[in-house]
Amino acid sequence: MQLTRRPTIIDVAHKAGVSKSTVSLVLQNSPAVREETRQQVRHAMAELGYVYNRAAANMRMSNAGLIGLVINDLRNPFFTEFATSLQMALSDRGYAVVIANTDEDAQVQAQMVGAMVEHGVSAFIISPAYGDVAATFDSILRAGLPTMQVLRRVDARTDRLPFAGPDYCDGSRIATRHLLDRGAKRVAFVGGLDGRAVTQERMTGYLEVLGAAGITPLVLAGKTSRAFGREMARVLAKDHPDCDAVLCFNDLVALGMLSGCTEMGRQVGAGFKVVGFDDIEDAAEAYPALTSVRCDVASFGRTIAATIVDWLEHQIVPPPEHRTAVELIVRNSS
Amino acid sequence: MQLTRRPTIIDVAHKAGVSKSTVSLVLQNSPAVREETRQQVRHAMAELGYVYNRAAANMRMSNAGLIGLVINDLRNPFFTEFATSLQMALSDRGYAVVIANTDEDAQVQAQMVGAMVEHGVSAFIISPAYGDVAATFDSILRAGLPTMQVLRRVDARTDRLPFAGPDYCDGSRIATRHLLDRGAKRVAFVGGLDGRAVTQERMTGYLEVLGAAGITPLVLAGKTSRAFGREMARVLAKDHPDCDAVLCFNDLVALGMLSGCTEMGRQVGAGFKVVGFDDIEDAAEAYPALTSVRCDVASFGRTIAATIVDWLEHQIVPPPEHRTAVELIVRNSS
DNA sequence: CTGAAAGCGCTTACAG
DNA sequence: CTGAAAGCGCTTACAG
Repeated sequence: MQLTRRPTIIDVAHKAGVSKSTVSLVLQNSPAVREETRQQVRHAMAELGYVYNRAAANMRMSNAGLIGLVINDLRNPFFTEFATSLQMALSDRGYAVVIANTDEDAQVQAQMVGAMVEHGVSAFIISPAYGDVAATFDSILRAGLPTMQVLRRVDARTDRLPFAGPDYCDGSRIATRHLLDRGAKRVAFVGGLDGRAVTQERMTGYLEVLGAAGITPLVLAGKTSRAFGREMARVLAKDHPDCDAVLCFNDLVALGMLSGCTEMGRQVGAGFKVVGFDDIEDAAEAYPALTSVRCDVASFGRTIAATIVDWLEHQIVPPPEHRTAVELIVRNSS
Repeated sequence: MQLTRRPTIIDVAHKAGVSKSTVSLVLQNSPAVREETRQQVRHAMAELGYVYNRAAANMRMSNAGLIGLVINDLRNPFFTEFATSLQMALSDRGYAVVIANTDEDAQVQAQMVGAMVEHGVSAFIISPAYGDVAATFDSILRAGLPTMQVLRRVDARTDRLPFAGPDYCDGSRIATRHLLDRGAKRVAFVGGLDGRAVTQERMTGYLEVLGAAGITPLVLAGKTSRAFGREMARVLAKDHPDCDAVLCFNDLVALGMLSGCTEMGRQVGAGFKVVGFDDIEDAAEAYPALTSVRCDVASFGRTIAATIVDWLEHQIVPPPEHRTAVELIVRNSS
């Protein structure tokens, strides 16, 4: 298929009748090259079908233009939306993204990060798996690679592994207040792995607002899936008939609960209110349309792209912790 | 952060008291190195925190261990499930995946593929955007990189750009037959961009079975989103009251239609039947649970991983076209 | 404005 | 079994 080896700058130099240094300068758009020469070189490159070899260039320079993206659960739309937004924003800035899904497995994560380091990524964006992440981050720190924890703060060393994420705590505060404002008397919190950082944060605002209102909280922690939400719809109806509103850990749980309610013939909206978290794209399409805390993960992705590129190219180290604003999108489910 | 430059095989060689060739041989697990020497070298590597530099190695060898994955719509769970499955399978075989979402834009696709070639990917897996893909595939063919079209056959040169995908045509055949078997009298086909390859295939089996049964088809082509499905639920009820069953282009359309029906108070199941396509994870969680054509894209991802690695490592070129079996998963929506 | 030369970190014959 | 040397395709001072 490939009849001849790929042309190099030497081939281009020959064809254009210049030295290879000159070709290299053209490649870098150096102003030190006469316009006419530049034309000749570009022309020769086109004729030969020359393609730049970044790996070779990278051996002399530093920045390979490759960024490692490590995600705990790529099947969850929340993370997918983030990943695609980040990838596209980085591509605009000339970076390619090496991706890995760790499926919430810290071991897999350590292995994939190791492979990426060998592949010469220049920086990492990680939404870490819960669990023992020491191996993962130790090897990154040893390699001295700019790295951000996003969406979840799992490693405490945020001075060297800065964290950025939506203000989950505020989100649950707004959402809970909204439910009370709409007349809810007994609000449950459903879903989220018990004890995990994000669960804590998404529960804090809820507990805070209920506390202030003198209402006893009702927490049904568990998984973060549609199936769990569906199951809890039954449990709530059966074991907690007085509960008239639910703040779900995320939209998947909330959408599952919507399904469960439809299935049981329980009306959602005025009587029984459901609020989700994340505002993934499906939320607006559900019936009833789901009220949700918008984390705007697409714009978050663009922000992170800018942040990591600034770190890489201008040594601007991000603050240890950065929270982005969230807002409540009110729809028919509440 | 990085106090000293990364150690190289020379540093390791010094520390272990051998030549750098020996270190290189250890790295490749060559049997030509005495066990004792190997131990010393490994020990030195551990002490220095040596990490292998693939980019450097790749300059002498060929296979960089990087594979480019280009996807037309990563926000669609069908493609996400494929991408994650492929990534994880390739990682098991020692390959890293560079990913790009093209958002159905052929220009973006050409640009991202160009960037990946520069980054030295050794092969491509592409679910191509519809449109003018000549630029994309020409540059790949020029570079002589093993490349498969998956899920969609957009470029006709399948001898050099082999295609693999589920047997969509058979899927729609089975699904349509199922609807007729269940007593449907008037079956509509809803969704899918008119004229696109996958839409054609998913319609062929439908048209074929209806033709054989002497039933007039009813095709409402359009988008591939939940929103479109929801809208069509209304249109069907209003303009085609005799229509008692729908085969949807994909699960997103079908789930949208389920939402739309719930919204209008139209019962789905015995009376009005809905079947989706792809069997994404959400299908089973919907209410009513959605009958769908399972493409088993997760196992498809593993198959493709094996195929491309065989091509890369053993020059086993895949057949121009390969179709994987599909099956109908019957649930309550029909 | 352009050339000759060294070097990035590896692998690979080739001697020994 | 191990060393010395050349080379992968680039960039970068340094001369001219």
